[in-house]
Amino acid sequence: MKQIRIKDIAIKAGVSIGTVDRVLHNRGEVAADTKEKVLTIAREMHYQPNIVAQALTAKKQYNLAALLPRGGDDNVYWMLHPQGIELAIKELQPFQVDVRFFFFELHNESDFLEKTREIIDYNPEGVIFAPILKKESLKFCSELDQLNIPYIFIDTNIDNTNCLTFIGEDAYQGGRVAASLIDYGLEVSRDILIVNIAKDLENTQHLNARNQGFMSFFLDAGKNKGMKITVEIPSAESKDVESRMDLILNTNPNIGAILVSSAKTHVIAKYIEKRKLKDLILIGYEITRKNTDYLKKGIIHFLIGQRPMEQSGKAVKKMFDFLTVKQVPAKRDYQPVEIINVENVDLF
Amino acid sequence: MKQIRIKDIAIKAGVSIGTVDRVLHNRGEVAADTKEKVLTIAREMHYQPNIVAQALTAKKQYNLAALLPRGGDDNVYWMLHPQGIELAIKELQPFQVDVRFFFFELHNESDFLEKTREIIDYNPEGVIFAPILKKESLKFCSELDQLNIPYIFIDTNIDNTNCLTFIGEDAYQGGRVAASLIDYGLEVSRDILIVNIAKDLENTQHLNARNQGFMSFFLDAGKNKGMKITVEIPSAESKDVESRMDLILNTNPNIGAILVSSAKTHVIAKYIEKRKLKDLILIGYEITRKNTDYLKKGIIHFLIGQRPMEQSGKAVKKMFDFLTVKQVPAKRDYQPVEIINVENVDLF
DNA sequence: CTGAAAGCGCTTACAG
DNA sequence: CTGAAAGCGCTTACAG
Repeated sequence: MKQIRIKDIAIKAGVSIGTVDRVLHNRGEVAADTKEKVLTIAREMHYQPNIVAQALTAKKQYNLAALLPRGGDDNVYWMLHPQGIELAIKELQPFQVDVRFFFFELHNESDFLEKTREIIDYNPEGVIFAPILKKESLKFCSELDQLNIPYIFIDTNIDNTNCLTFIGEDAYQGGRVAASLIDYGLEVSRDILIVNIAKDLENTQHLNARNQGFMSFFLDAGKNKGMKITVEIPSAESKDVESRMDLILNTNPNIGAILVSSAKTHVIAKYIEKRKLKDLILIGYEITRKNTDYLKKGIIHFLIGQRPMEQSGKAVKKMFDFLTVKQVPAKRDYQPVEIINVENVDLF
Repeated sequence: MKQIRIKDIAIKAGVSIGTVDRVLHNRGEVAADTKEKVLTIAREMHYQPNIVAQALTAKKQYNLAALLPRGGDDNVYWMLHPQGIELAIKELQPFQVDVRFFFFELHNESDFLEKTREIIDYNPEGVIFAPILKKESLKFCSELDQLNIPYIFIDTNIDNTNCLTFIGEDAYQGGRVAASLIDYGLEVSRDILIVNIAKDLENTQHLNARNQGFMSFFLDAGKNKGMKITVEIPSAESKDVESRMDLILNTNPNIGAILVSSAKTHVIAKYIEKRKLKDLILIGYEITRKNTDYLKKGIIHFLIGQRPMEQSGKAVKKMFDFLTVKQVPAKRDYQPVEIINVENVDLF
């Protein structure tokens, strides 16, 4: 099937291409019945604008906004998202797509709200954001809905919103993957410790889902028969970690494997290194520098990771496809759960 | 920096844009000194054609050829490559890129040669191919070199050719990954069996590299102290497999893990299922349907895989970038080695 | 409210 | 050997 041009519509409707364009872009100044006729014909002919021609006229700039937690050396995961976005923009090169980043401090609600206000002021054609703070995010969603600005969730999902799509991990399944790796490597009778670090607890949704997935594996598939002990460590500070871990491990000498439910795995790795503990399997999440360092030292055995750059890159492309040709993506797009150990980490 | 147009070059050179275009595309009919001048200026100004405008004129079709082994139900890996290529083409949508596929029967040299001849006749602007048959591939390379047709290797690499780039797995590292997974899950004293299935031996390069990587892991990192027994099974036929495996396992009752160095892992899985063998770790390569079926049955523990669709997609994009803006890619592009088990397989 | 024209950067005949 | 013009499909003023 050949490309339908606005000219084709114009001919069929008996109007000029200028009029068709005005209708298609809702630029007003068109008689109601003309508009009607043009729209009908456009639909009938399945008109799709030629984005190359659009790009060439080049006046059309797509301004996107990205609202993400501020990354940093201690938070590489959120550093990678902007990079993925930039890369995707670059690949969309000839099309004038621009992203303005709005970074908020994690767990700072008022900062988050302020940034949402800035975004509303900026009035982008689309928003990509991580709805980590649920209540505030819902408010933002309804504001965007009102303004008819489409938005895509990355990293975290909130159900029952009008988000275009969610792109991120299946945390429950991520928990199961961790469980399967421990189950495979650990003696059947040894106990397993699950560590939730409180500093990550804002991340509640993910951590809960991972914990649940982890447990579910042993209920329906695991061969390990040992105890599953769950603890929460109040902070990632060395002394807190050490005192708490010392107590737990002394009380439970049969522990053979530790799962850390978050990216703070390196904190426990550091503890294990300091105490010179041997024969302890350690598994955690996210391929960050601090974690991979311990992976290479042999203290962390597996990391379960995402590809944040790919995720946010996908978000950009899906937003672009939606804005240009109204392509509506699937409501959820779970990303592969990557199993990383010392032998394949460098290929990522 | 603003985009440089042929018009800018034309003005600076004191010629018309038509002449600039003729020079840039080597369409002849230009005085030697004019040509010289234009080229110099183009270089000085770092001229890059606007591919959107190029695409809009649309007359320029890029015809690529892909020379791959014929895929099939029993060879899903090679089914996925064409799909990845098609997908990439689709993403390049508005640019007129077309691929003609030429499939050859694996290990059929004369068929391969015939297909290379067909490609030469077709005279594409670029070729993507899997140089599995070394001698014949080298011949093809030199023919392409002569015709100045760029080519990209996928899956298999041959050193010292003028290929634009190689995209594929690091088979050596893939061997190490397999080793690390066995080492992690197997008791220190148990023996390990490495099975090379002869039917895959055309694939010699990969299998060798995997075997070497596998062994190297135990030399410098593994804790397993058991024997490493390597065998070659002459065919993938059930009776050959069974007689050979029966003999080996009876003679070596201490074997606790089996690595199959190729995608034929399911053949050994089938054997294990039939003999109802328990507590045997089985690891192999490639995420094919037959393999994942046994993964889900719990008989295969891990599969080490690539993402063939991504690989060949990359090949298309790199070829396109080279053809359009002369972007020369890195000489090798190793793809991530994926670790797959029953818990993350469905997310791929 | 509507149409005709110019232009985005490049390519392709065509005229000289 | 070289230039001027038309056209790709769309958008943006401008004229009516």
